[in-house]
Amino acid sequence: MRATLKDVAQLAGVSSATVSYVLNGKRSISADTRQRVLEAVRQLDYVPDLNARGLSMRDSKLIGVVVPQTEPGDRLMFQNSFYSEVLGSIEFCARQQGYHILISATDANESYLTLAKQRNLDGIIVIGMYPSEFYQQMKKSQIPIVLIDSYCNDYYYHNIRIDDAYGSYLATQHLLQCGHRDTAFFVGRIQENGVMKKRLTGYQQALAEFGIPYREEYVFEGQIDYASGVELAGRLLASGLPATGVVAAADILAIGAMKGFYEAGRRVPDDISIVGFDDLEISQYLTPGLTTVRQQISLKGQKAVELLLKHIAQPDLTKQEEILPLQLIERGSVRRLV
Amino acid sequence: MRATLKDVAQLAGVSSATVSYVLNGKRSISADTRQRVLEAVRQLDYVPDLNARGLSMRDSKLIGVVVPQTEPGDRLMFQNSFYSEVLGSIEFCARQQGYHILISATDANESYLTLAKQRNLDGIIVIGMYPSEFYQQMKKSQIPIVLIDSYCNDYYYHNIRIDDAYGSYLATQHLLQCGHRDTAFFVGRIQENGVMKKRLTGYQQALAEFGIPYREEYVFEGQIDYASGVELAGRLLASGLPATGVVAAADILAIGAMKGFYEAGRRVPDDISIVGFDDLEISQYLTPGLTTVRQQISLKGQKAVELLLKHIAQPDLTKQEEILPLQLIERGSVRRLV
DNA sequence: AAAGCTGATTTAAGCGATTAACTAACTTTG
DNA sequence: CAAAGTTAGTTAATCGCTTAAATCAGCTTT
Repeated sequence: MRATLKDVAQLAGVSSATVSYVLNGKRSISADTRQRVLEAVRQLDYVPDLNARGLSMRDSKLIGVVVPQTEPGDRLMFQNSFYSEVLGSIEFCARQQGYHILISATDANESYLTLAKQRNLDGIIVIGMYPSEFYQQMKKSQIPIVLIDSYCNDYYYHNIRIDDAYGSYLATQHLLQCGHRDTAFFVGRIQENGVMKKRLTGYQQALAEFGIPYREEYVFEGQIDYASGVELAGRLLASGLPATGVVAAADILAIGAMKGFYEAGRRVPDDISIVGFDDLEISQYLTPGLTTVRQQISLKGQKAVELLLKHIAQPDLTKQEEILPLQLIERGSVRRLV
Repeated sequence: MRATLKDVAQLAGVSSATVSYVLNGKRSISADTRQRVLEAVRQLDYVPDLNARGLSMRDSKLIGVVVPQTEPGDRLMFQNSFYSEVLGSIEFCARQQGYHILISATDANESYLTLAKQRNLDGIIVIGMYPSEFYQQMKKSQIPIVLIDSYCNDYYYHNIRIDDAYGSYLATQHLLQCGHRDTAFFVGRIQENGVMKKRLTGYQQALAEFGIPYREEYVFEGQIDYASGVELAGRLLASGLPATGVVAAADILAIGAMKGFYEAGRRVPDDISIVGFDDLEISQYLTPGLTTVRQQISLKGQKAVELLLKHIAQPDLTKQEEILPLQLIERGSVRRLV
């Protein structure tokens, strides 16, 4: 059926070791033999079996990408275009280097390790999860791991992230500079040491800097999806709080919120201003365009792959942390009051 | 380092065959031995190596998902949330059945085959590509393949799709029923036997049914991305054609077009009506909500996985084609003229 | 002319699993 | 009670590849 090394060897009239040497060039081979082998490879359409190779080489040229699955059965992470953009760039960069990616959504922490063992993964990229006690096991396993968007103090894990606090500081600052004083904060589930928590602190810092007291009732916590954005907008309006501006901790929330406000008869930015966070591709195509804090999403994926491959090539690499730049993008969702 | 079958066997004081039998239950094993083996597995945190297993079982529990890469270096397919939604449901369903998915964007047709051989894939799902001459090679390789959104007459390939022509027929019909007579059609690159071509014919059919002559200058061809939608809106306006409605062959195009119209000072739906196609998650959160033809995107992924696994289990399965339902979803982007 | 090099190729072991075939100790059963 | 069947376990081959070590022919050397 499928041609194997042995088939090629037979056709070329050499041993299979010779074929292997021709293919990976680790021995000198006479021009004549090389010719015959390559011709046989061509004739049989031979492609090496990477799993078999991996078995003897003890690698797999496979990197695992783990994305969070908040609840069992939950597929949202793929629908959040933030993830798909990161995934896209990871796939692209990995493929350039001869790696394939194996994507798995998962909740139980331990299953990363299981996956890694099952598939002999050369490395793992974990997107947006917080290291828990189970991570200890991963350390034992020695497998290179790069975290994206995780705040992890552990010296073992590499980290590619942005300065989340600074990002929402920028967003909030912008709103304040435009003259807004009553600003609400829409945020996903706040977890200790999580991205959302950091973004909240950035909001608080900006308020403090402008001498505005932080009031907890202006913080609306939901999930990172459109529906939650709509709902938070409703809750803000229902609260009767006199907010003129909203800082959303994610574009997805901001977009949902815009919809929520419109449905309640409020105009953006006329009645209420919104600043997002992420700069998803869609954000510039909304009406009004969403003013937001841009992070270079696909750069995140690229850097993660680079770092992971570097660690794979150099197993004693110590923890690296890279913090990517942010930038406020002004579009039409904020009204200047001054 | 990693525990292997042999390690477990040693610790349990049995042969490795016994461990294997305990683990996959293909032989009767005494309660006592089973106990000892399981305990050893637990102690060593043993997880079987699926690649090694695959080598002897001649399978891999891996299914490949191939998405189109229009141009080299192009990562758009991941940013198109249609793809990510399909991917998400494929991943989910596959994982339920103990399969992992290997995602690869690729242009060269032949490389699917290479991928399949390299990784010993148990099957392949191909999203949105047209079978070309290279597909002949795939047939020879005997690997189960399910196409999503492909019009392929070849009796070999399974197919999960929608009735694209009927979908845009629905969209157009709706516009016409609302009293629009001059309607433009925004479409991605039209290829013979491709999805976009079919959607065009649906548009034509609806016109014909309403006795409206089809005029080619009302068809605007671009690519499937937001920017292209914006551009097509611009081209329509520049053309001076008196269109009051637009049928977009994809929500992405419709969304871009809405933005384009707004920027040119036209209101949707007041000045111009738009109907989309796909019903992406974002579409309901726009303002106005996008009237569109809904296809059950994640059902597509699910059906594809089911069919693929069925074929894997039953290699002589003959070609199956499944056509999923469509439904017009009315929201706010169409104005009733009558 | 025997010994020593070289360079090209082969042999064979090993990677981590599965499994057909074999063995040994117990049960059946006619 | 001997022949046949069960049961529980082991041995060893195999999957497709890599690679250390062995082989071997052809060439210097001295």
